[in-house]
Order: sequence, then C-alpha cells, then structure tokens
Amino acid sequence: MAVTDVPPPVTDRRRERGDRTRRAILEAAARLASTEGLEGLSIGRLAEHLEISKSGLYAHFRSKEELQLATIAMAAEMYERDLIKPALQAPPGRDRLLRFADLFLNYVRDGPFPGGCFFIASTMDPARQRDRVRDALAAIQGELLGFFEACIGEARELRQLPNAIDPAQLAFAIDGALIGADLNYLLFGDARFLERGRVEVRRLLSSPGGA
Amino acid sequence: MAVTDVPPPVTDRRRERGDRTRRAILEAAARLASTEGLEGLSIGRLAEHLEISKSGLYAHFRSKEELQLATIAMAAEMYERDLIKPALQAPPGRDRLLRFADLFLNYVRDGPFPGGCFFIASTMDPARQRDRVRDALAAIQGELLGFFEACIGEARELRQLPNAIDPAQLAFAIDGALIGADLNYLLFGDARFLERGRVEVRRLLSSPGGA
DNA sequence: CTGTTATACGAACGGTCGTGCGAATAGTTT
DNA sequence: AAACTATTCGCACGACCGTTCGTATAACAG
Repeated sequence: MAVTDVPPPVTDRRRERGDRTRRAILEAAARLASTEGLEGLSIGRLAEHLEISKSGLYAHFRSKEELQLATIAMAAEMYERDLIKPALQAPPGRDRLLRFADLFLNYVRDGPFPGGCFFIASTMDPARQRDRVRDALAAIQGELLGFFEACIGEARELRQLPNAIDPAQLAFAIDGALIGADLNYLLFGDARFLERGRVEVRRLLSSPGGA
Repeated sequence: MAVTDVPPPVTDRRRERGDRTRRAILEAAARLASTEGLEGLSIGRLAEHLEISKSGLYAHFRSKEELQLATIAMAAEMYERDLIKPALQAPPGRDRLLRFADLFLNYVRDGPFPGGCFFIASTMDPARQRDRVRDALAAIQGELLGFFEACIGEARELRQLPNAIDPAQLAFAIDGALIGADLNYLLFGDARFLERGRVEVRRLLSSPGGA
C-alpha cells in the first residue's frame, strides 16, 4: 500500500510564501491583540495594518476563532523563545526562577507586546468565553505554574529553600507578583511597579521568611 | 440678582423615575461589563437584556464613553458598599485587611459580577485606551492601594507588623495575591485558587517572615 | 382642564463586523 | 511554452455597531 508513501518529494516549495505571510499575520495579530484584545482584534484593521486585503488575510484561517487560536499559539512560541529558553540557560533552582522573573518584567516594558503580557491581557478578554480559547490559555498558564513549581522543587533539593514550603502556594505567590506588576504598570504607566515585582519575587525566594 | 435663586421648591419629583432606570441600567451594565468588557459591552445587547429600547437607554448618556464612565462609578459604589464599608467594621490594622481580603475573595465567587472582579477585568480592557476611562480606573486602584497602606500603617503602630516593612511594597504584594486569585479562578474555574489567595494574604501579614 | 417637561420609543443613518465566492495573480513543474 | 496550484484580491451579503431625530407617553404644574 505504501508504495508512494515517500513524502511528495519535498517538491512543495510553493507553500513557503504562504507560511511566511501567515507568520507575519500572526506576529502582528499577537502584538495588536495585547492592546485591542483577542475579541476586539478585527480582521479589517489587522489587514489594513499589514497592507493586504481583508479576504487575502482571511484565506489563511477558516474563522475568527481559528485566527485567535493561531495567535495564541504564536504568542506562546514567542514567550518560549524569548523567556523560557533563555531562563533555562541559568542554573536550576532559584537562579533560574529569578532570571525568568527579570526577563518577564523587562519583556512587559520593552518586549514586542505594547499591551503588556499577552497572556494576562487574553485571560481577561471576552474571547475567554469560547471554550477552545479558554482551554488553550489555561494550558499555557498551567505550564507556567508547572515551570515555577519545578524550579521551586529544584531549589528545595539544592537547600535554597526550606523543605516545609508548599511549591504550589509559592508558585501562586510569584505568579501574583508578576501579574500585579504588569497590571499596575499598564494602569499607572509607572515602572516602579515593575521594580516592586522584582523585589517581591526576590523576597519570596529568600528562604528566611520561608513558606 | 438672585431673587428667584431659591431652588425650584424641591418640586421636581419628576426626575425620580429616570434616576431609578438609570441605576438599573448601570447595575446591569456593570454586571455585563465584567464578562463582555467595558468596550465589548454593546448598547443594543444591554437594552435587549433590560427589555427597553436602544434609544430609550441611550437617552440617559451622551455617548458610549459616558456610559462606560458611569458604569465604572456604579461599580465603585457597589465595591464601597459591599467590601470597604463592611471591612471598616473590623478593628483597624491586620484584622481589617484580612477581613477585606476574605470579603473580596468571596465577592469574586458569589458577588454580582459573573466575570470576577470588575476592576481587574476593566484594567485589561481595550477601553483603557480612552484617557478618561484609564484615569477613572487608576484613581480607584490608587484608592485601593492607599487603603491597604493605611491598614498596614495601623498594623505597624499596633505592633502587628515590624517597623522595618515597606507599606507600599507589602500593599503591592497583597494586591498581587488577590489579582492572581481572581485570574486563576476565572481561568481554571477552580476555587482552590481563591483559597491560595486567602492563605497568601495571611502569610504576608504574619510578622515573622516580615518585610 | 391646559401646558410643560422628563422619559421612552421607532426608524433610520453611515460604518464596520465576520464571512463567502469567483476571478485574477504569481510561482513552480512539466 | 502550457498546465497547475497556492495565494491574493474585489466585491457583496446580512448583522450589528454607536448615534441622531422626530414623535408619543405619562407625570406633574398651574
């Protein structure tokens, strides 16, 4: 049966162009969605911003929900590339977590998303009422909390944190400090809140206070 | 000049009906805006939900922005009545702050706003790009942080907290715990995150760990 | 009663939304 | 060169958006 299962001899270089524009669309969509929201992001404005036609853009997605899901996936890819991977260069445990927090807080101010953290903005978006959007966002937030907990577990093994702490609770506290920094920074336009987030994460990870 | 400056002898009871419907509109608007967002809240749907005509509703406001601002004011009034005033019944200092946190977290789950905390949702809303909306939200968030700091100051005078702590930093941390509880609860639909918020606030206010 | 005024309504406006379709274009393969 | 196909476009649709306006209603004043 699988006589011609050899993949169509790599010939299809015809799809390259489409993939490139698709990526360009999604990067602009992610940027725009951080300020306009996933639901408020309109296909017309996005097309205008990219200087292509509305239908030419729309041809890449079967519906607005698909565009939203693809935008979330693109944003996740960007966070992976810009924050997670660099943080993994730091030694495990507390150092890695501190590195991530610093990278994140700088990303809020100088990163590609003018509306602060893309995922915090999306979590509060009306689009979260679509089940598939909610599931996608929850999966990513779950991975983030898992990453925090993993670092905390490593820190505990390295005796950087007392054994008594609850990793899930501490991960929640760190997450809250980062979210609070993002929100207050956006609302007041005052970078001191980013510094408060930095300080708070360090305080949470300095063992004496402990669990 | 002011011969007839005596205010029209209180006669105007004619405005009573309008004020009542205006309040009804704004309460429904605040509820709806917590899920649809301040910008996504449409006049048509709001009118349909209230079973009045679109123009009848619109007559109460000169523009959508005015509706948004009035909705924010109504929500602030509700928070004042349901959270701040009751919290002030508790003794000053740590007790008052803990009482507020508990009230807030219950409000997220059982309060009149199906989309969690109205103000957290609104802060991430595209409507924040309107200057007057942003200013109104920032003023309220500023008052909240101020309330936290005041309680922390009282707690310090009552020797419930060490003198070394930074009230602004601690207020920021408490705010972050509450925001994180709201966000994660909405995203995962898991009430354990509300409990994590409760625990975190208590941990932050138990002096030993301190600043 | 008549007159006044606050309140609500119906209908319509110009625009933009998401979405579909058939034709034109461009790039690759024979 | 011709044939094929991925990509893009122009155009149109029905629905809803915020907003305006003229009109009806209903409560009060005199």
